[in-house]
Amino acid sequence: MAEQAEVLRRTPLSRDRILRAAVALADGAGIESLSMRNLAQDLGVVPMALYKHVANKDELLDGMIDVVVGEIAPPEPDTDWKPALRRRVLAARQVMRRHPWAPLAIEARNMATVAVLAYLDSVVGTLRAGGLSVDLTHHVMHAMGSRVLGFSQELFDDARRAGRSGAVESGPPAALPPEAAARFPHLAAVAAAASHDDDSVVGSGCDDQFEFEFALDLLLDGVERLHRRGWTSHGHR
Amino acid sequence: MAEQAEVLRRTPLSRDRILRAAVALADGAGIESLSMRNLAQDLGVVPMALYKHVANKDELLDGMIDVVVGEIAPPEPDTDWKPALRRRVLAARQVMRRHPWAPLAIEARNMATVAVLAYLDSVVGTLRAGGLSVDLTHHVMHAMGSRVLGFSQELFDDARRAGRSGAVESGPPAALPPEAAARFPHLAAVAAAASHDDDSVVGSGCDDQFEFEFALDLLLDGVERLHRRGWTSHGHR
DNA sequence: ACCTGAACACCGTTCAAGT
DNA sequence: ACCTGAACACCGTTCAAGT
Repeated sequence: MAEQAEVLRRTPLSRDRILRAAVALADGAGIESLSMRNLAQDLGVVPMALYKHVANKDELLDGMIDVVVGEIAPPEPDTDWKPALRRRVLAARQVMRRHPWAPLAIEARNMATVAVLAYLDSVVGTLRAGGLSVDLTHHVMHAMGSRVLGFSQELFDDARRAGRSGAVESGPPAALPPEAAARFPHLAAVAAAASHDDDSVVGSGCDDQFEFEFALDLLLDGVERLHRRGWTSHGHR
Repeated sequence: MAEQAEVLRRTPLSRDRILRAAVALADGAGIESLSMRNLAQDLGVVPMALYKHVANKDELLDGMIDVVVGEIAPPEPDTDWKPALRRRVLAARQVMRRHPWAPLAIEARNMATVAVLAYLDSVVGTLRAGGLSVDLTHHVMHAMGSRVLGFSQELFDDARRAGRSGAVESGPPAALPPEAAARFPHLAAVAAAASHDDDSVVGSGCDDQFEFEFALDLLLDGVERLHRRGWTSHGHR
């Protein structure tokens, strides 16, 4: 009876269930709360039990990264590489916003996981199908860097902020604190302009989405121009 | 006598000495070896003694970041903003190559330290002096992102690899392992092209410096074009 | 054969007891 | 008044002892 309840309570505990629980824990409580012990407790299991399904914590993180990257929507068949890539990167960005811990985790793990490779392969496929040379494609992938995965990698990224839960804890300062403003006048002027720049979003600092697309389009436009000119690296170095 | 030797052995232990020792430890043994306990041992001191000079480990990391960012050479007076910024970013990159742990540490700490603010302020100053509007300058800073600090943020960054000591431990694979090559044909083709692309550096994968400058110039050229056209964000959104 | 409690070797940090 | 050893509350992971 008590034994039967026990059996029911603990569902088989597959690797998949562990990974989903780990992602949920990191999403909800922050990546710094993700320990083998906490995760085991969330699953109603002794910590040691996890090691039957993941070799160690690093492999757990790799698995979590695969789960997240796997959420990025597949590319829609599109004739034009530029809007296709643009859409894909913005889709990746939406996924990363749902899992604010993911960018740093991916960078820290150096992203050699299977899901990441599959994603990158598909992006390369889009560029090649669009007529870009292998050479140019290679440089473009480097130029995009982690931006291709939707990272904003901005200087003051509130989303990435050691974030407890998904909630925005405190409004970004928008303008620098007065003490800092005096020491760094140029920075203060730019920050101040940003905060009352757009009338749409009041006092929210600045429009992250706009900034992301600004940078993305700057890169994509540059690539398109090089492509139209038949750019080759051999001619340059 | 023994007491006198003791006194001589342990130099006063200032905050500055702690920070320099911490940077040296991270450079030499990798950031994962940086613990309060290891650092104290390197300084011939009990761990608790460190807390007299730094409040906690996070403040220690902030101090280390300030040391590293402080190493970036000040801007040479230059009439033209574009080559000035280009040189500065490449100088920052050299510094980051000396301290491979720094980019990830800066991203993890969200870079609100004094030295980082001072650096950014100076970069903004360069752009403003070059005639860029506050508006455009703001967007440019976002578009550059952490690249302005010399981060390569590349997809497979060997330098950032959890690096034990400064030495290159194993040559990068350049081409993907055969198993992966079969699964990810597009990626494999690009990787293969990269490895025998340049004749200068044999088998070293690809030229990181070239890729960095490629991306940097793509951004700078785009910015210059916008600036010449008198670009304003109000006209676009 | 399988599972797991206790243990090991670490952390960052506190605090009261020593000088 | 100052310094610091022992201790606290954690880690990831091992391993032998239990079923």
